[in-house]
Amino acid sequence: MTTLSDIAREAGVSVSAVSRVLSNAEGTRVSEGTRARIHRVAKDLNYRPNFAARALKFQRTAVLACIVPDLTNAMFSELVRGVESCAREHDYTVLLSRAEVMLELDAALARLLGEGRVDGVIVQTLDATDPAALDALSDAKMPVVFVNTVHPHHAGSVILDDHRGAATATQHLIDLGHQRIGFIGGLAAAGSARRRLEGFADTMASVGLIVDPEWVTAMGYRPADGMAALGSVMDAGVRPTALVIANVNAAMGALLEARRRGWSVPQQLSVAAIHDSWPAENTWPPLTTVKMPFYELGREAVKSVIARISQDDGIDLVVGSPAPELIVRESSAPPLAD
Amino acid sequence: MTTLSDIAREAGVSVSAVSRVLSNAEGTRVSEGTRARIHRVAKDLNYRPNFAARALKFQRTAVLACIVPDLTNAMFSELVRGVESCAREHDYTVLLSRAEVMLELDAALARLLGEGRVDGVIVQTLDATDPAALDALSDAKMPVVFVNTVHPHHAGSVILDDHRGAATATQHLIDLGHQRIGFIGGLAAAGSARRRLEGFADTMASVGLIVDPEWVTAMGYRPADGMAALGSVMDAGVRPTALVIANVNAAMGALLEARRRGWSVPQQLSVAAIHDSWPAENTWPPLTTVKMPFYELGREAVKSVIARISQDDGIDLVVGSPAPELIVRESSAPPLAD
DNA sequence: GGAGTGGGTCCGCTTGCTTAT
DNA sequence: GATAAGCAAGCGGACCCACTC
Repeated sequence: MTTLSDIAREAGVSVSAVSRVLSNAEGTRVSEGTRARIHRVAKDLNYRPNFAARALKFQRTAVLACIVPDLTNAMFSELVRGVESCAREHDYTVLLSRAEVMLELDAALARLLGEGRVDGVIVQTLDATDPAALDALSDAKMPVVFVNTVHPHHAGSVILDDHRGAATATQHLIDLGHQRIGFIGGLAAAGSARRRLEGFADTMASVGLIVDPEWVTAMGYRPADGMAALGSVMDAGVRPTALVIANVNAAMGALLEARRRGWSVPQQLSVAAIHDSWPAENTWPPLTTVKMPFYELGREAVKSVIARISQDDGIDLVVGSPAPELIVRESSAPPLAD
Repeated sequence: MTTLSDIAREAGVSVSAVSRVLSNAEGTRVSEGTRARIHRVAKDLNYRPNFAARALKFQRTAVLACIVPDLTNAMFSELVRGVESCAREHDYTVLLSRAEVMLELDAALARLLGEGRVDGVIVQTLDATDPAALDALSDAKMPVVFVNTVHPHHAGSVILDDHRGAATATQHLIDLGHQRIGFIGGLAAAGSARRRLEGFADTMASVGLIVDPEWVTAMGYRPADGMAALGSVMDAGVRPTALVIANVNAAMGALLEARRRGWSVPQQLSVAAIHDSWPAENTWPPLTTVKMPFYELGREAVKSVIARISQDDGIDLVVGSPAPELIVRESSAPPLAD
């Protein structure tokens, strides 16, 4: 490793001169010759400022951590892309981390923030996480921003317009002519799941459609949850002709289960899912989805942590733009005439 | 932030006493009372050793970077899981990073290793990457290990037994009674793609089956590549009755294209893919796959970097155990009688 | 007196050496 | 001569404050 003093020795100048030249400090008075020589030697020796030394000096790492429960999830990777792009613009580096359960989150926060490895953290919790559990790790002053979770005693959340996303999906099915529409939702503990359910229910109510409680489930977002939910809904006395599914992964499971049970989509059952991701294009039939602005969510999350880092106050924010976008594929169609 | 001197002041002892007690240095002679007091104060003040200071002192971060081209890819997340588990066992932390193209990889390596942010790097390159391009960033002594790519002038690669994986998939289709079997492969530049093709070809040859060149493609591993490849193969004069597809994502695209063209799988066309991932269970029909030991690959990669870090010599290694595992789902079946 | 330099301190932590019982 | 503790240097970099023409 090359250090400033290596360069200083080689160039025959003092360490402070090298430091000033290479960090381009303002008001630096160094002759052109010396400056050029320092630059040349630095280049020859392939100098790179030592990260630890800078971090120690500045008490600042210019690193942001982004913790997600599951990297496999294509939605999260949109989020991560947004985080990375915005972080780069603000000269931050992103450290990605995985924390599947609360315990891991707690430990990760302690290590990352407590040991000064990062300046701020963006946390996407599992949908199943009880917000109250976050209290334990919520020094309200910590530069932590939660994504898609509003934290009771911690201002600083960035969430999607779940209500509108669900409404968009629901309206699409209504526009196709469906009247018996069901909702396959996430676990009731999650705020985002509640908001989506409300978006569905409000839209149905606004056009005077009745929702049979048998058509509504709250089992979760995994494919297996979607399979179970579909079974439950389709065993109802009167079957729905269409379903809003609150998550694309659950929708994939539901499609598979529909196949297994011999229900053809979209002829006998239309499906519209919230969230888009590449696997949605590759299911059979390809899924109609409502694409939520995860990329922008990631960007806003970064702005929010940075604000917290510099001013240590946070705000809660709903990312409403771009609006949830309906992507019509082949899993939704008008209902068969009765 | 709490520092050692905060604790020292509070406990009325010297900084060095605190350091020795908290780091549990051997041969430390500190009275029980002092020791207890230091521990209590440290706990009260919620002390955590500063990462930057330690890194600066030790010239060592205990962090390993893992660079992948695409986090969405479910296969990589198996790899990452393996990396994390093994890293944890060796008291390393993992920093995940994304680098889609060579330029980014180069920059990432410079930042991570050059600035001393990490002690070693595990790189999973894109399948499309030309190994020769890696030369540029290959100080052969750098603590870098490549996964699934053998690097010409850089011993230190960990790869899968691609030949055997392809052979397993091929043999499965042969066992079902297929004779006209095609191969949808990855880009020819990638060594792993070549090894899989050889595994396919060798297995076919070993049972005396002929491979029509029209049944073999090398378009890549994305779903769109699989769609194009399926079209090309099924336009052949004599059509195959089964396909080995070198990657599960390409297989998803191929399944979709088969649907679109009205070829029913597995009745008219059997499909077996290399690699397993959760979306493979949720396609229609669910995909028959050969699960490759990505988790173990990740673990071996960690052992390999650690060896490089401490001894700075590397070895090339094939992870052959557990063996590629055939997972029979519904996309493969005996051929229709002619 | 301003242009061009170098010296020295500190960031938090570890550790060999010293000092005081 | 043990035992218990403190001093101080130094990891690499930044920057304030000299100092010299």
